[in-house]
Amino acid sequence: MTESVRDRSTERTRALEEEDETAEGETLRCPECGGHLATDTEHGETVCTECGLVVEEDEIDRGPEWRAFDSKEKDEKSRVGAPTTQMMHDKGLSTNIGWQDKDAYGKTLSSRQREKMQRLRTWNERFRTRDSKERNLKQALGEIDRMASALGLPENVRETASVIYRRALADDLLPGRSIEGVSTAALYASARQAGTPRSLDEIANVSRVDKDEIARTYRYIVRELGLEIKPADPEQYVPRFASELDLSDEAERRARKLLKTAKEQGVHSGKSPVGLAAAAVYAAALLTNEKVTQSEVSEVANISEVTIRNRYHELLEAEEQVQLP
DNA sequence: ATGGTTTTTACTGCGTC
DNA sequence: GACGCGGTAAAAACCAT
Repeated sequence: MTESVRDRSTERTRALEEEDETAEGETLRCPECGGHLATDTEHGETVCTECGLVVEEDEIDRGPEWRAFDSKEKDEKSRVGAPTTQMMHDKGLSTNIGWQDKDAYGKTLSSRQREKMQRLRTWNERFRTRDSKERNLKQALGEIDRMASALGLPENVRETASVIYRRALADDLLPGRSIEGVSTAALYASARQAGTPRSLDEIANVSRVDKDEIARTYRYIVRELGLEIKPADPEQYVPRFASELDLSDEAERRARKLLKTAKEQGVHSGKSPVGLAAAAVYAAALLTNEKVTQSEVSEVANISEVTIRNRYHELLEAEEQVQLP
């Protein structure tokens, strides 16, 4: 942004001014001839005004690389750094080549020139869209990071999410979809892939996009990118729920076991994995005599108590079936 | 759009502290 | 009487077709 560079250069000059003031007072003198020293920002040197001895060299010159002789020129020559805000994709900074085949005076270009301009336009457009994609990516990655840390997802999940996002970007899946939406979907997908799934609701809570859109984009990118994502395994939710409820390892183990036998019995198909996990955790707590209420479990799992009841009955039944024969 | 399935909502009754 | 739990019916959400 314009400010950042300007600010720094004015800061610099202010600092130099102060330095000069102190120099007057405590006599920064040339070691050769005893003359006055002056700092030359232009070339990053400290020079003696009398004999021209260069005292310090190769200081970093943070000032602009151009010289301005009046304020108008300063404005014209002032350069800007990379934009630090990603809100707009190009902030109107990128170059545009006019579509009319006229030169600066309005004269029509020769056919040779026209051809050249056409090529330039093509390339300019290519670079510009690449640029915009990079900015786009930057924002998306920031967003992914924000959501991931809000959900306590580890590093590798973020990595996978950004890989997915990059692929989506490369495959031109973005047009018509929001950056937010796609980054959220990417995160959701990667969390599932990594075996640390978060429910759609949890994801939706930290995203700026609503659930429906996340689900839609998620389905879309999974299909388009051919991602292989198995339905979430209920067991994957167990550790999280268990720790949020301060349950023992023993209870956690039993919850896992319940889910395993349930799976063998085929009780679980079609049921929501989260519900099953919640029920298993609840049942396990019961079996290990740890006090957890249904409402507490429903709270951490975001599942209704009714569902927990239904599921955990089924779980216990399945368990019995296995015990008997 | 439709129909079947699952989940949620809302309400009620029972037992316990 | 509040709380935890269980059950039910109807509504809502979800999913495949």
